[in-house]
Amino acid sequence: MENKETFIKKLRSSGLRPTRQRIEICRALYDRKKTFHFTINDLAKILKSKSNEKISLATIYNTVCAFKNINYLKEISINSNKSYFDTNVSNHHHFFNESTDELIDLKNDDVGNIKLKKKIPGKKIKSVEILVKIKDNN
Amino acid sequence: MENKETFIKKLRSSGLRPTRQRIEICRALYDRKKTFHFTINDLAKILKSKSNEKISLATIYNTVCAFKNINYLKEISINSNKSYFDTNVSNHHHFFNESTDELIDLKNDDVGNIKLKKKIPGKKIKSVEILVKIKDNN
DNA sequence: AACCTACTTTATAATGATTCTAAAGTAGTG
DNA sequence: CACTACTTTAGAATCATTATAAAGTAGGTT
Repeated sequence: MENKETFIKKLRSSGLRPTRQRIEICRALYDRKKTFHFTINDLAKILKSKSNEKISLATIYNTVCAFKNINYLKEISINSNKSYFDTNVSNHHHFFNESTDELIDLKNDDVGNIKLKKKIPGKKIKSVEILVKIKDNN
Repeated sequence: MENKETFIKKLRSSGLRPTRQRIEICRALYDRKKTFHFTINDLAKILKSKSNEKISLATIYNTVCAFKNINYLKEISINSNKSYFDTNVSNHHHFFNESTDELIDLKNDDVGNIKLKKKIPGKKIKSVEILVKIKDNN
């Protein structure tokens, strides 16, 4: 359980002013025990119900994008019309449950070492991510 | 180089009527030597320039979606605002060049065996895909 | 060859996520 | 307290995609 001061320091150290809105968003994202997977819409709903402030959609977009840029959030690759984000910014992978549109973390250690035998000259690798799509058994 | 009759047979055998538009789209997609990665917009441009028919955007969307459903096309997971498709429908993986938004195939054999040590009870695995994001060296 | 019917195509409108705008508000510094 | 740059905001704009409903067509039937 992190507190307000921690969030303020984190924001400052990343060059973001600790505004009321950003602190509320930090609370919604990081004041929880498990890592959190969400869409902008999910986050907006949570903020509306749990917070007294009303935070505009534009601010939520701006803040999530800013958090992504300073590596507070990770964007996850799924072919969906919406963007998914993850509070777990470490290298790891995901299950995506197509029946419920939910994401589940798959730790690096839960996957054997990935050997890439092909290289692309003149390019550097930014990330290697596995997406395992799953569905309910019928 | 596949010809019109081949496309007509393929379409019929999948329960799709071989219309002028669908045959033109087949040509654009499959009458080429390498596998083809594209967005709807890419395909629309190609059809506009290479084909005499004018094919409406709605038809392109419908057809690409139909082709995906009958496994003529594969949709690829990238966090992009657009959907990417691949004429290579076999199990394989991708590089995504963030500098140019281009996809490059990564054959199954180019990746060591992927061992998933975590399982999700009550779910079956539909696909396991790796996305390697790359960037130009500075 | 005219006819029927279900499947297709099409232009256009509608939707939904995301981004832009420009005006009002606020944090941090002096 | 004043100033300035950074933020927030409501609402408009944009872009990909999907829905609508009217006109067109394939393929079988007489």
